[in-house]
Amino acid sequence: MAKNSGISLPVVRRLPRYYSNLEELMREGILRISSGELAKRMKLTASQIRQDLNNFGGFGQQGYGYNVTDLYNEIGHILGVDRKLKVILIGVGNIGKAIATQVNFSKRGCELIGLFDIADELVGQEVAGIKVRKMTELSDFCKTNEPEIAILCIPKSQAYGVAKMLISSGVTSFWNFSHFDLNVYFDDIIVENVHLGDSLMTLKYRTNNKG
Amino acid sequence: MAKNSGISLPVVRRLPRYYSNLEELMREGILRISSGELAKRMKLTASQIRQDLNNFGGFGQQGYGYNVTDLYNEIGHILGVDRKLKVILIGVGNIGKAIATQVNFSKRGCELIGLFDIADELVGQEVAGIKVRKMTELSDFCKTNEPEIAILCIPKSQAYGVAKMLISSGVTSFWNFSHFDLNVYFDDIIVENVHLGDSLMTLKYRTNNKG
DNA sequence: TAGATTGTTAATCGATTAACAATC
DNA sequence: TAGATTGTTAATCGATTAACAATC
Repeated sequence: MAKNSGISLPVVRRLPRYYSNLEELMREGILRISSGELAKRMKLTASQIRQDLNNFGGFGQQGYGYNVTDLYNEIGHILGVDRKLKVILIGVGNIGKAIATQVNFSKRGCELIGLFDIADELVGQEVAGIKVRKMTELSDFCKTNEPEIAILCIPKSQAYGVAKMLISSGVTSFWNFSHFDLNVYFDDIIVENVHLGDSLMTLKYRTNNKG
Repeated sequence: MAKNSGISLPVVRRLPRYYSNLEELMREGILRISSGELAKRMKLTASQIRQDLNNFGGFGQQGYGYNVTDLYNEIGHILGVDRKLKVILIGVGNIGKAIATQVNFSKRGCELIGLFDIADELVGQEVAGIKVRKMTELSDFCKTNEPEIAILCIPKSQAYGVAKMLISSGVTSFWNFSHFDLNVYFDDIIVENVHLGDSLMTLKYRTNNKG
């Protein structure tokens, strides 16, 4: 887990929430908001919001609060929605297909440029307007197109080999839907895990043990 | 966010990881493991592992470590894999379909008993061996079958209404794939959020700002 | 000017890590 | 018995919350 520019991970994880709440405020036509009001909407504390934002700069104004549109744009800039990163997706099964078609990549400053699968019956098909390629083309594709982010929607058993290859081709970041702990085996990569099974079990534990 | 039996959320979130790592150790035929060795495999500290486990009881033995199979069974029991909860899924779109077919519910102590969608062309179809029902049947279905957990794979705009209805029908827990903050509007429910867009943006920020 | 609300420093809280006596 | 490793208490670290002077 490489450290990121001194901003703590809990703060970084809240940035997208700020962004989408501000987008909503804009849609509602609200022009200014105080940390207190925003806190109420997001179930945070006013203190926390001011602390979070002041990691990046003083976006507010004493006695007034924050200009909604300005803050939205600032956070968008911090999140880099204006700076496109190239993304590839490996494993076009149920989850892979859903991710490819459902996630709005371009809205989030990403560009999905390639899909890969081992299954012959998938290769050549179009998903989300992109042709599925053979796994054997992956290495060359990376050398030519230099994607920064790879989405892994492959079984645990294949994750190590695929990740190793991608890392040696220059991929630094993984959106990991496989149930394999990349961080344990590779240093200096950035991993965002979406472990659905773990998430469900956590929910189940909390349900069984609710106070 | 209802508090759960005094165990902190970070600990609860690690339980599924312990569980799957122990499963792997069993497959490898390893009979005993020390907190130090397990820490290395999971990129945790030995201290943390011992602290975590001692929230639930003294499962180890001084000078020896932990019996892999026993610990696996203990954690399985803590996670309640032997106690089935009934689950319904609302919204059989790309993500919903992928969840229904891909997630191994029964292995995790869950039973998927109903699928619901508003789209006429989906109603009546079978997904993961379960017939998709009309949304209009949802309320009656809940009263009859009493599901504890609902999976929301619906648009943000519909989440409030659907959740409200489910809560009044006795559902307490939500696996929330919609981009709507249930916790802000409802108290005394348990929510596990999977916000894919936020996860991707977090990854992207960290990639742009890697040190 | 008076009121509101920020930016920022200080206090608190909780989680992780370290240390070590207990004990298998 | 000697060595290893736990269970548990104490120390540290980091994140959240509170307080308040600065200022719009």
